[in-house]
Amino acid sequence: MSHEFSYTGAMPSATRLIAETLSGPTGISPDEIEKNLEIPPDETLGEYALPCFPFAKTTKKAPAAIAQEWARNFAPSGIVAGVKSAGPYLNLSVERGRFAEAVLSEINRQGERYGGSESGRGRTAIVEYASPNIAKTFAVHHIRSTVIGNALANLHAACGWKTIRINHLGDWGTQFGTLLVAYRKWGDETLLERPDAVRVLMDLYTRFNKEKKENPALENEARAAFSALEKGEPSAHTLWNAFRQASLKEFQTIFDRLGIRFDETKGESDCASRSNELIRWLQEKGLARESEGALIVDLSDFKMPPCLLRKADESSLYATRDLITARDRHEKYCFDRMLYVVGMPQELHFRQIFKVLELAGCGWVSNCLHVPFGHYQGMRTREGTFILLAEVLDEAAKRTEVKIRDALREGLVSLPEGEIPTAAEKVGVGAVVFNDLKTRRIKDVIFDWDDLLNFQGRTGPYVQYAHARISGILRKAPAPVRTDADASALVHNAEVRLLKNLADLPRQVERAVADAEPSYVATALLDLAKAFSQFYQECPVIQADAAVQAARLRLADATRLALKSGLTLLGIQAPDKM
RNA sequence: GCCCCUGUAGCUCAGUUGGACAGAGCACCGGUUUUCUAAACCGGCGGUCCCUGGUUCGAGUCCAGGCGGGGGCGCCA
Repeated sequence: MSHEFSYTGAMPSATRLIAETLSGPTGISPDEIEKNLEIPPDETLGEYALPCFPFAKTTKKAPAAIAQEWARNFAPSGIVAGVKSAGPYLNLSVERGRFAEAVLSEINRQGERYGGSESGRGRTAIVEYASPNIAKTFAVHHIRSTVIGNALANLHAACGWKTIRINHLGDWGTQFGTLLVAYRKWGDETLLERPDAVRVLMDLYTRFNKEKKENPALENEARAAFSALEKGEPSAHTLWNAFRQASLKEFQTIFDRLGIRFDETKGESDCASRSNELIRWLQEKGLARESEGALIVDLSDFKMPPCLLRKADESSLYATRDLITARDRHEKYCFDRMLYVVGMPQELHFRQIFKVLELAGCGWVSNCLHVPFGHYQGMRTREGTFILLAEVLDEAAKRTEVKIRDALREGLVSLPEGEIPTAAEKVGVGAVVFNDLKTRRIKDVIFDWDDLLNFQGRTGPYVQYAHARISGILRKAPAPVRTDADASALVHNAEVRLLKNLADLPRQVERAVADAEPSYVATALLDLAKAFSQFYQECPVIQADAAVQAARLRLADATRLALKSGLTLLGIQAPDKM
């Protein structure tokens, strides 16, 4: 994946202006300069820095000599107040007023959509995520695919991509043979009417697997039941459909709570009937062959185990169905990118099916991308069952409500009784969602109640809190925000730091899309919230003189918009009071 | 055995194409509120960046080989 930065906005961004200003005296293109522009480790060095290493080759001079020469030749101009060489670096300080105006006007232009771009315009992205298995409860670890996928879909959409969100249910396979046999042995019709139907179904499934150890013949019974289901046996199909409906109902309550929606909710069952068609296609390409009674694609030339297409009893497999689905989607959407937000353990599966499609001549498979993520560790209870996501969200909201009531009692916030549960839900759920997005997705997540429900430091509530504080300022301000307020009063170090963080958000959004990595945005929001908190501490807004007040109100409001935009991209709500 | 991921402070992590003395949060110690929400801010403590070689002017970052942790490997998904 390449990082592509696009600047199609009406007004050039602040870093663009800097790059253009530096371009003349250095003879380097603005694109090249902007790409290399970085933030020095120490603020006293300047606001931005240009490392001169990359230019050593073309100019055939030492980086330090280049920096010195450029520093000598540069006269302050426009947004750049001065430059200074420091070894191989060209450090530059901005003309603070112009810099502030450049950053703020861009935010004022985009409003709550700040951070987005047009870089994906005209392209279509499919994001497959969540994809729970039916007849299984929605446990805490299922949140990973769900929120990572949702954030990635949001991020693509914000960058102009046409985005298709797909929930690909695990609703087909031998496991449903298992469930059918278990239900017929130990279940009854009233079961499916119960509110906890899904949990009971899962218990049946677990019981079956336990008894299987004593009675291995059950295994074949389950396979036969699935085979019958796939061949269309009516009673099996009716039952299966009832399992499916009960599961979907339960999933929907979770999705509603997380603010997740899909353009398509289909399942593996949707395409199962067409496995013969797929197999014929692969046979025509000379890719499929019989092996030990099953039909496979041999991948030994690529150091992979074979891809199984059909079992000896003729029923389909996971790979068969994913191959059919991929072709369907390409035909239907002609996507430019398809992301499979599926856990790391399935890495081999995707390598296999991508290879099969490649061998079959589907060039578009190079646009398919497995987006893996690490697993939850330690979320089983002592009884060996999984912790439900709903329990975690409930607990988070409950603890948040306690904190809000504390703040209320201390007179820190005024919130009508009726709005307390709503705010608590937004913050509690936000904490859980943010916790899942704040580190690189490939990292395993250690499930720890204390960690998850600690809302101090680098957490979702920290970001939401900054947003709520700004809302508080705006409520109490004597005058409404003026987007035409003179920004030249914004010269305080804390203000410049905040502006730099604001200017960085679009770049991080772009990177997040390029690398399918939402954590870049989470990190940018944490840094932005931090910069705001420092500003809040050091720079009074309402107490300030009229000109400064107007400028700071504009800055605060821009920060609010950026925080709201960023949180929304991550699928998190931003309450005005908390 | 083979393949994939991972290894940075007591814990959890960040570290953009290799580049300025390796950063943050939590925990621990101390400070800040007659002022816009103390879910905050400031300071202190704390590191052979798993090990060994190599490439480079320069390696936490790239390459090779080890070691530790997680996951995967034909009729489950």
